Order: sequence, then C-alpha cells, then structure tokens
Amino acid sequence: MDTNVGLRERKKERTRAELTDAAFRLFEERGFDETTVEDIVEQVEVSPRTFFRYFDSKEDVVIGFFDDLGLELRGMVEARPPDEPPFRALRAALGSLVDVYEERADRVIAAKRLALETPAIRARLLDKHARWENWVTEVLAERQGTDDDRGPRLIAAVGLAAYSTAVGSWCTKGGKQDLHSLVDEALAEVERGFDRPT
Amino acid sequence: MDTNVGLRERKKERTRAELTDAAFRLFEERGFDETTVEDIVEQVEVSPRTFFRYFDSKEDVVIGFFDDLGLELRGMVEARPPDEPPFRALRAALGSLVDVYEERADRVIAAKRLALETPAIRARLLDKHARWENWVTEVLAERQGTDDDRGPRLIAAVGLAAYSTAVGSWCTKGGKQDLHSLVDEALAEVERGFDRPT
DNA sequence: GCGACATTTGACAACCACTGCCATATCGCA
DNA sequence: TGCGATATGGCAGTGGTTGTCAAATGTCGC
Repeated sequence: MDTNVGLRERKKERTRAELTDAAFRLFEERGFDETTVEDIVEQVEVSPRTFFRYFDSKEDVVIGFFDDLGLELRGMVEARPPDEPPFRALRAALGSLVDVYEERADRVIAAKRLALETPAIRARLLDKHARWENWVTEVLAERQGTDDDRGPRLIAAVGLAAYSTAVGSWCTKGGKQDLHSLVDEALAEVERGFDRPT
Repeated sequence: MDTNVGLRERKKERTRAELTDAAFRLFEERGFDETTVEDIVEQVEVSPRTFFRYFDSKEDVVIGFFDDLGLELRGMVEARPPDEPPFRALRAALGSLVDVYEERADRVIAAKRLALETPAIRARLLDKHARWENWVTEVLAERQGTDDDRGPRLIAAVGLAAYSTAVGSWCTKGGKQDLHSLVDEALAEVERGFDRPT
C-alpha cells in the first residue's frame, strides 16, 4: 500500500510525466485549443485511448497538478490549534501552502497563463478553487461546531479570494516576488474584518 | 438602432426564449449531461445548427441569462459618487443588483441547482464570476486613479466572494429569505476590513 | 403586391473530445 | 516457465461544435 516501486509503477509514472511535459510544451507553443490529444500522444508514442486512461480530460493535464493541494490545505487547517480564531487559522494554513506553489513555480505560472487565454482552463481552475472553498468551509464549521455554515463559508470564500489575488499578481510578475509576503499582506488586509478580539 | 420590433426580431426573440425554456425544462427533468442538443431542438422544431447560432455552447443556455448583469454591475459601480470609499461603492452597487436576482429568482435558483450537480455548468458560472471581478477591478482602479490594481482587485474579489456566499445560501433556502439583508450582512461583515475612516 | 436585397435557416460534412468493448501484450510472481 | 492481473491498442460510436452552401423568409423601396 506504500509507494509501489515495481517496474510497472515506475513506467506508469514516467508515461504520465512524459504526457504532462509534452502537453505543456505544445500548449505553450500553439495554444490549448489548437493542440489535439492526438498531437500530444504522438510525441510520447502512446495511443489516444491511453491518454484518457491517465487523464479524465484534456484540461485535466493542466488542472491535475493542483488536485491534491486542496486536501492538503484542508489538513493544514485541521491541524491548527482549535482555539485559534478561524480566519487566522486559514491564513496560517495558506501560508504553508505557499511553499508548494513556490517549489513548482514554473507549472503554476504556466497554468495561470493558460487560464488567461483559455476559458475552458480558467473555468476548471476556478472549479477546483470552489472545491477548496467547500473543504475549508467544512473544517471551519466543524471547528466551531456550528450547524449554520454561513459564517465559515464567508471566511473561506473571502480568505481564498484574497489568496487568489495574491497568487495572481505573483504569477503576472513572473514569480519573481516573495509569494509569502504577497499572500500575507492580502490576508492581513482582509483579516481586520474578522476575528476581532472585541 | 433601438429595440427593433420587426417580425424578424420578434421571431428571433421568441425562438431564443423557446429554446431556453425547453432546455431548462429538460435539464431539470433528466439532467444536463443526459440532455442532448438534439433533444432540445426537436422540442422547438429547429435544426441543431440553429441552436448554435443562438448559443455558443450548451452551457451558454444556462449562463447566458447572467451575461449582461456583469456589465450592469460595472455601470452601477461607475455611477456611485467618486468620493465614496471603494468597498462601500461596491456594496451599494451589489445591493441594486439584488433586485434583478429577485425578479428572476426561478432562473437563478435553477442555474444554481444545475451548477451543484454539473461540473461543466459550475465551471462556467465561476468563469462569469471571474469576469465580473475583472470589470469591477477596472472601475475601482480608475476611480482611485492607481496603476497598481492589487488593492482594487482585492476589494473586488473579496466583495464578490461575500456576495456569492449570500446568493448561494439564498438559493439553497429556495429564495424564501430576503436577499437584500443576506447580501448586506455578508458585505457589512467584510467591510470592516476596508474603508476604515482612520 | 412585386422584386431585389439582406438575413436566417437547414442540411451535410467534418473535426475532435471522450467512452465502451474486446483482443493482445506486458509485468509480477509462484 | 507459465499463470493471473493489469496496461495498452484499435475500433466503433456518441455528442458537441464549426464551416459551407443553398433554400427559405423577412424587409424595403417602388
């Protein structure tokens, strides 16, 4: 049940990585809509049918990369001390998430560029974002043991919106700035509306 | 250049409305994915090709309804007194937008239900939302004559996020509550972080 | 009302994302 | 080495979407 290291598994990993690389390269060269699945698979010498065994859809190649991050975020919020005010907990969790973004800055920025020019990608990326919001909402609601989710949802939505603007401006600047400070500034600004000690 | 009232135009309006009605009905009956464009057009006795002359995509039938609202919102923000703090201006504009939502509560709620169960719709709806964010950001940036749009964007993103949560909970409650107060409460909560007179 | 003109529609063909199905190839293990 | 599990390829089919062209239909001046 651990990380399988059979020949089979490694081969699968490699194929997946090759497909992702080829796809990103072609998307960058000629655009997402102008790249067919056929184009991608012939670079890796794999059948189209196989492509769809690795990815649910063409967009999934771009989105998939972010897939588990939401769950990770969820975990990070859960791990915060229970007496911490909710917005602050979210802020701290997002702070940790930043590390992952910086590690894979190239892919994050490429995805963002694609999102700008391709509605289909943008839409999927936003959808993933919405899923994150739901997860965070759940965790926050549990933490404060309320049945009415409106408060937690507002915090999740607003916090993630602030996070996204920071990541967005980081991407447009080419990832040169310090994402930590950008995110933290944006969230600090918003936090003043919540978690007031009053 | 005004509202054309020729037979031609009226017929087009009617066809569009019939297609929309048929589509919403079928989507509700058997779901979005299970309804083909063919199914829709045969109810209105129109060719599939014609369907795509009225709508850019199948999803567009659901989204199209909201299309101009973003521009309307933009106009409403522009119309606010220039000395008003930005978040407050946005809050006021969203307050007016609420009227439109309440008028067409049935469609708004139907769209929301479809969004919940159909990823494709959800994604498109979110994309429209993102476009609104851009428009609002632009207007706010103009108002305060800044070149760095990070501040305006944060306000737009956060304000719209708050707005969406309110609309969301209104929809899940079946549109029974007063949307005005829901929206206003959510925005008031967030506003404390911005526009402070300090 | 009639005819030239513009616009809308329908039919057909094509492209492409995506899926189910079955035969074949490949890997892991006894 | 050979058996069972799994990965792949090929193929046919569905459905969304678009271009093209010809037929139909509204518009407008006369």
